[in-house]
Amino acid sequence: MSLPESPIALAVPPTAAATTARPGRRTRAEDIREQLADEITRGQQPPGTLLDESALAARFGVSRTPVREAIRELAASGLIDARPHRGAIVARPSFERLQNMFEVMAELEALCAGLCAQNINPAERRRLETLHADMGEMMRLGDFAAYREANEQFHASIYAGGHNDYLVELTLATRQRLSPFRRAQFRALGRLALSHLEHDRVVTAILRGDRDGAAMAMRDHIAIVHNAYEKYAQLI
Amino acid sequence: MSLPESPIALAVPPTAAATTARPGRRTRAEDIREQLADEITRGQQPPGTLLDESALAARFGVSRTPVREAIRELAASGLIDARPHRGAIVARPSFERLQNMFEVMAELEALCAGLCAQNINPAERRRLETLHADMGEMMRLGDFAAYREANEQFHASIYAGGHNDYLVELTLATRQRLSPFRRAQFRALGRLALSHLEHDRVVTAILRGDRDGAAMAMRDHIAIVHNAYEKYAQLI
DNA sequence: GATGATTTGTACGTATGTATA
DNA sequence: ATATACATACGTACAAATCAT
Repeated sequence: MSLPESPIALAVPPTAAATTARPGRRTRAEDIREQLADEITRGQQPPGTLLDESALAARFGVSRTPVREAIRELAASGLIDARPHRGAIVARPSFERLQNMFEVMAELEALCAGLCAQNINPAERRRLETLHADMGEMMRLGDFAAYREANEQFHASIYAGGHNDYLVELTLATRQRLSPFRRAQFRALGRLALSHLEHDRVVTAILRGDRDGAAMAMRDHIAIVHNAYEKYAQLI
Repeated sequence: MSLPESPIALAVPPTAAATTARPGRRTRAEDIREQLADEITRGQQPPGTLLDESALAARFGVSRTPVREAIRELAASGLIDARPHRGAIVARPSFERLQNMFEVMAELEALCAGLCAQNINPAERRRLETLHADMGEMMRLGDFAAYREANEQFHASIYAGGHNDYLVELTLATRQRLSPFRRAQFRALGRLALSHLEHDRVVTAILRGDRDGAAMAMRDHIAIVHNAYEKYAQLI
């Protein structure tokens, strides 16, 4: 129940971002890719939607060339499915595949948490503690919006604490691919309280330096199957 | 010490391959991407090599357009680093990043093995047993080439036994990105014997249905740090 | 630092393959 | 089943940015 539905925007493909800091001029294809990725992850372009090159070119006020390049990159990242001569559609994984992706997501998050327990430094530790305490207050106040926002930072802090950028990229990429199939999870107060309780188990294990415990607590927190079922409905 | 240096050729980006079976006509960009990926993973285009669009276009007898599309996809998959207005080079991860990638690789393989222990079916089980036994014979005969070949199938069998295609794709993608930084590992007979012994621990755990044991055995088998060091030398 | 050469980014036109009548 | 319409794949030309001098 943790993965927030507003995805962390990946301005640049994870890969490239980490390989080199990218100072250079922004290209149109980049902007278009970023914009399309954002719309897909937000659910504005639901799975199965056909991405028409000419229509997109007209919409963005460019020729088809940069649109095509954006589509190629999104296809390689798995967010869309580009079929030769038949156009590209927003990816629509099978139910079984979604289950697989959720399972992997849980394991990646668990690995992040485990590495965090092992590698977190004092500054990161303080930040995680503070953040978690603040979220406790948000929960007590019933401030859903703030909690959701903070939840992003919470998970991001755990990613960072693992000190493995490649793992972070894989995790974010998987999260991005799953985001069209998730929606708000913090509607009820009970959910929010449960989430915070699960977070507490994760944080405690991390601060204790308990790698296995942190991984287990995070794995449970992600609650794979639940997510998978809940989201699949919206596909049909 | 297991990852074999001749990578499993990824004809199609893992992503697309699993989303849809691709019956359609092959496109030039696809062929070029496949060819370039192959050359990079084989080490024919070492890290840092500049991929000149015009030169590649001339070489493949096409215009720059399909070459550019191939480059975009390879960049998104992380095999190359495309810098706006500055050309694309074969990815050259930092030493720290390589370590991160090897660590993740070990964890992904471990996860595959763990899932395999949990989900393998009788037919797959028989195949794994047979394959492992055959590799024992190859080891005793000192047949390096055959062993290396079979090693590919061995790992692929374990991937398959996990019944999680998404995980398989992540694992193969990571393996592909690491392949330029690996080289032959089976030179010495002792290495071959040790590999087989480690395989034996993995297989035993899998056949016993011992998820954690299989994961641990596989994690050990991958021997992250060793690989990372050994391969980094070739970068400089 | 300015200028020319070179390479990449974008626009546009044509060919080819797919889908529908 | 054939033909027609349409979208995509590719080629070519130009614009813009980078780099070499």
